[in-house]
Amino acid sequence: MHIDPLSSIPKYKQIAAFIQQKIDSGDWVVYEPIPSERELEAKFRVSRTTIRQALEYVANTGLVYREHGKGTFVARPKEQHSLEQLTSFTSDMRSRGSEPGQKILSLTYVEPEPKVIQALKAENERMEVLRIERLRFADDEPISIHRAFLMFDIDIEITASDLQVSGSLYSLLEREHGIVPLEADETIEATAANPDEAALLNVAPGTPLLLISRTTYSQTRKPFEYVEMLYRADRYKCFAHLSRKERIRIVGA
Amino acid sequence: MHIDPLSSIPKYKQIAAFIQQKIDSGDWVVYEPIPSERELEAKFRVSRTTIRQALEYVANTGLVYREHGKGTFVARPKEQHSLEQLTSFTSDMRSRGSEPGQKILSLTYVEPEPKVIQALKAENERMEVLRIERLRFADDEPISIHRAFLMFDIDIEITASDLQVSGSLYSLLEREHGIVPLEADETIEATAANPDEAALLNVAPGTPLLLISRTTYSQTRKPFEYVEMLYRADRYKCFAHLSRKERIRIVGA
DNA sequence: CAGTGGTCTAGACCACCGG
DNA sequence: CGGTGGTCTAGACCACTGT
Repeated sequence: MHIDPLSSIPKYKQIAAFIQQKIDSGDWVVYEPIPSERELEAKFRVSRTTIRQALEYVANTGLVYREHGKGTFVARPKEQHSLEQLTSFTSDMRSRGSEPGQKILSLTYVEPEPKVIQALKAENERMEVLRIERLRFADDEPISIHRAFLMFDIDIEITASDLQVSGSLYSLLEREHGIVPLEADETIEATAANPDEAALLNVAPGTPLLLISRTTYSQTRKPFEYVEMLYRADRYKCFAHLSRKERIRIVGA
Repeated sequence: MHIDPLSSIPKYKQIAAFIQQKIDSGDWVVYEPIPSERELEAKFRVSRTTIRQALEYVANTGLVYREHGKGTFVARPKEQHSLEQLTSFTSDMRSRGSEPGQKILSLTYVEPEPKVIQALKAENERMEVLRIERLRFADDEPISIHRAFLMFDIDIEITASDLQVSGSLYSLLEREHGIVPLEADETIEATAANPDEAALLNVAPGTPLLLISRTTYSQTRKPFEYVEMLYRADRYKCFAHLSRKERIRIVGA
């Protein structure tokens, strides 16, 4: 197993991929040390800096952890984490093993409510935003209602048929208009289904729902979407991985 | 502004702290570039590697972002993120601006249910775990019910009065027994209050609640706690920050 | 083109851990 | 003590961005 020094992929990424593959395949087992930095340095014939860069990369994904003076160890396998990772409904459902579907309930231009203006940090007040309401399915069962408000710097036409064909709004935006959802802030809360929502989701009114409100940022770091997603609590939950983080403070002066 | 080369704090952390302070104080403003790597190199009289280490450190906290060929920029201020950051109820409430309180409902040793055994990855079947049930308050209003199951390799005595005095279970474990909660996995879902829970939380039965189930890992990477936390939905929500992450794949062979 | 961040080298010394 | 990861240097060349 060697790396290709002529590849356009940097060496540290090739080495990181090698390490990931060793762990995924089970060659290197959980809680056991992987080869030391000096061993990997010799194996791949690169400098130790490059090895450390690769190890840091893999450690950031949580696949390995490092202990000073002891070694680098394979971490326990992670739960799939839908939180932290920004994805579309479509790929979220696929990764959960369900087939996504949708029914577009409405697609109109509206004057935004204050809540939406605030989330999108919209400056111009007399601006119209695109409002898309969709019922979403997992394996042909209704699972969620999405109410999205979209605002773009440039003029963008999105029609119901475009969206129906594409399936995923994020794919459509990226492929056709070069808008890449890069980051998002979410709040997660519990709420009760009102009669309209209950009818759409095929549950009794008052049933608990998971309400996820997301503000999405593109590669220009500007918010372009505010969306409220109402999920049936019996069919959807979120996963998160938490860790302690230090924050550096300046001591004296 | 200089750094102390003799300090036990590494240079890159001192430089990272300097950068954070510049941003916190508003000297460097959002979306504007900060000094380039070469400028910082000259300013602090360190190698570029050290500067890059500091910048990477700050970038990982999300305070700045980097754009190839353009520069390093101050990111928009982040929402406080209670998710990702593992904290105790006590410090979580304080960071939300409320005064935490608790009432210990029960503290007993029990034989764990299968769900708990699985979460704690308990090997020995005839093991007893410590079960602590608490009602938790924010500003003297009930906000949450915590049902925790604790299992330790070593023998640990925890009494109700210890816990009552300390306030925070995590502080008690860390200070008295050297057990540091380092990481955790959580699932977040919505549920309805049953009559008992409703009475404790002072809401109507059937009211939506946020159910957070956490498995907590100590510094030995072994799970030591499984806890279910039921929050009043009208007084508590979670925050999360999502971003796209690439996962390296090995191409051919 | 000049300036930015991205990758990489071949060393060095230190701090920590275990036997 | 030898082996581990942690910090640091003083360079080099490349890839990307703007003018």
